[in-house]
Amino acid sequence: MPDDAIQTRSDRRIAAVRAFNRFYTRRIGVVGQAYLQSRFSLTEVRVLYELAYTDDLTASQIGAALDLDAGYLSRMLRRFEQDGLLQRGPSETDKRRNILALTAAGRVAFVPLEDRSRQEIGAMLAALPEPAREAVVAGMSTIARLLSDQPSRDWHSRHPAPGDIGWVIERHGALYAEEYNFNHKFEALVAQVAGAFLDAHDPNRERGWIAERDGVRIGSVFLVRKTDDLCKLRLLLVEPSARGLGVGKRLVEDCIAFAREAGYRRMTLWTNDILVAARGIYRAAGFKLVNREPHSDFGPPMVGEEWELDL
Amino acid sequence: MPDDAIQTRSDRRIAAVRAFNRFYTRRIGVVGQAYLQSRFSLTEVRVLYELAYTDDLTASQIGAALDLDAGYLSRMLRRFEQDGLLQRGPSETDKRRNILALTAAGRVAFVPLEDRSRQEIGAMLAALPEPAREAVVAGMSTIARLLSDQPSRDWHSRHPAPGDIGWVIERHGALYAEEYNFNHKFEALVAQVAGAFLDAHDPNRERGWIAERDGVRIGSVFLVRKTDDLCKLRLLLVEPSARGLGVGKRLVEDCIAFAREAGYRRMTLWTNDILVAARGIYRAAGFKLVNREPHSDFGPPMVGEEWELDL
DNA sequence: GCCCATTAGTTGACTCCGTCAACCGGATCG
DNA sequence: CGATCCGGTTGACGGAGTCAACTAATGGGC
Repeated sequence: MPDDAIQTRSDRRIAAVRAFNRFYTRRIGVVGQAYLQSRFSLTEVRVLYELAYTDDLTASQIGAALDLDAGYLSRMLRRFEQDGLLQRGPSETDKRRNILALTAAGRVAFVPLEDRSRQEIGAMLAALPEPAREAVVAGMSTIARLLSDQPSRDWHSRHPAPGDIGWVIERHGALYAEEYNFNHKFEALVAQVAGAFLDAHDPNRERGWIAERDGVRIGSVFLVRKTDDLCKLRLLLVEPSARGLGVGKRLVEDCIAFAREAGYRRMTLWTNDILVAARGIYRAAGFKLVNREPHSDFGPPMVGEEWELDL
Repeated sequence: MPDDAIQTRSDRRIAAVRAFNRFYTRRIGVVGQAYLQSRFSLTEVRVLYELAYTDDLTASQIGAALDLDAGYLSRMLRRFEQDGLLQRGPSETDKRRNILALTAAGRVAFVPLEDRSRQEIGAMLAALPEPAREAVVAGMSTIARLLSDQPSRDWHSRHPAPGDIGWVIERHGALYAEEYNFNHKFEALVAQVAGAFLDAHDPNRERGWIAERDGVRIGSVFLVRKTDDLCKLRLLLVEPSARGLGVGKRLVEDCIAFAREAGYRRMTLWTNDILVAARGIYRAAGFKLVNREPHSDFGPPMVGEEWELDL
């Protein structure tokens, strides 16, 4: 892909996000004003929300979570206390801190706010046709999950589901083009390999793994049969964003374990000298380099390598 | 579905939207503060944005669009004028109104704000893995489109880039599995067809199109050669979220136009009776059904159909 | 053509949200 | 045990945003 094409796609995406920000600040302005009919300001409502849904809070925790000025917050909390909405108890471990908790009256005062907010959003959703309703909610969940600051380091692998093989092809094509300037021949080769696997494979002797985190695919590996004794590891991929979690290592290990169980005696694989990270994984797993052959099948010149492992 | 189940599903959705609102107000608090390094307040920036992107604005239009107090806005605009950022000209049709326009200096002052905002969002997106990036943008576009009063209908088509062929395979596999319960054989067939196109095609007589909206892929179609006179339309796909925009119709039209230009005499295609929307598009484009044959190649029984068009 | 309600915009007065800086006492660390 | 940091409080202040009263122009109804 030419550089300017990549650039304009990125630009279009940035523009779409900015448009969304403008749209949503406006939309929230119109919709999210349940608090207006109450005696609380927007910030007060946010603080009440924190108080209502978190136990053993301290003032500084709220301040950090909502990015509020300590002085402003201090006065607000005192007002809440004077109004009988809030109890402050001393912390046992630190006499500077106060443990904050809503009183029964505080919870009662918060209920209508919640109700109104729920009603407003319910009305907004109800105005949409059903598929749009689902799409909006799904989109919001996706965005919140993907943009949240600490995406979990938890991941797992599973067998390919519909669409996964296409994803493997797509990511091989896009990633190797971007990082190593591979041409379309590479994506075509991957399509042929992955398509053949999908078309027919013996589930007892051949298998694919898709690594997933937070419902987002982050890697793949496949094991295919060459002869009764010899199998081949193919299509190892780890998304750049997921590197460093040991995903590649674990995928290869799973692959080897399955190959042993399936009764193979040797495993082979083909890679290229420029794929440094992958080579490291193979070497660590015990593979030995058995053959090297320069080629330019994918555009830039490189050295194809055959590695083998006795199982 | 029992009533209480509907209720709880609706409740879960409302909860998800509220969670998103909280998340996003926080996130905007962290991210969207490009204006902090400037001499403008958030509201001033929003007004500047309106001024920069809309011609022949009046104060009351801005007030209505951004829900601002007229007095507040009046003072803000006078300040802009005093600072040389804004010109107010009398309206020809209504002597009460002023036509507002940024001066050259106003545009210059607005540029760094835009740049900073774009940079911030670019950095936010860059921190994500590529598929997540697309998913976030897709989600935002979906939400903005579905919740806005007049959905954005802008899209364009382009030639396939690295990864696109894989995407075509993935979406065929996932979508047809979900909507029609097709099995893996279908994705395998698509992989074979698309992979063959990618591996070798004459760019003068064969071509693929990817439809994109806001940097998110929403559809595809391919034209491949059968004989010198006969070509075949393949892999027509439109994402559910983009249906109703005429994407499929336009893709097929583009495809036919290219086929005529390339000198073909006839176009054929193969589809199935259950793909009602696609059949409608083909019929509207002038294709005639020439052959029907029941099969169960993809799991559920269906009737394969051959359509033809004289070019 | 005239009256009257409406609209575009201005101005004064005010509220109160949120910030900044100084400060205090308790906790922590070398 | 002193220096430093941290949680929280207080005073002072700016300015974002609101409310109401007002002018001037418009337009619809009769």
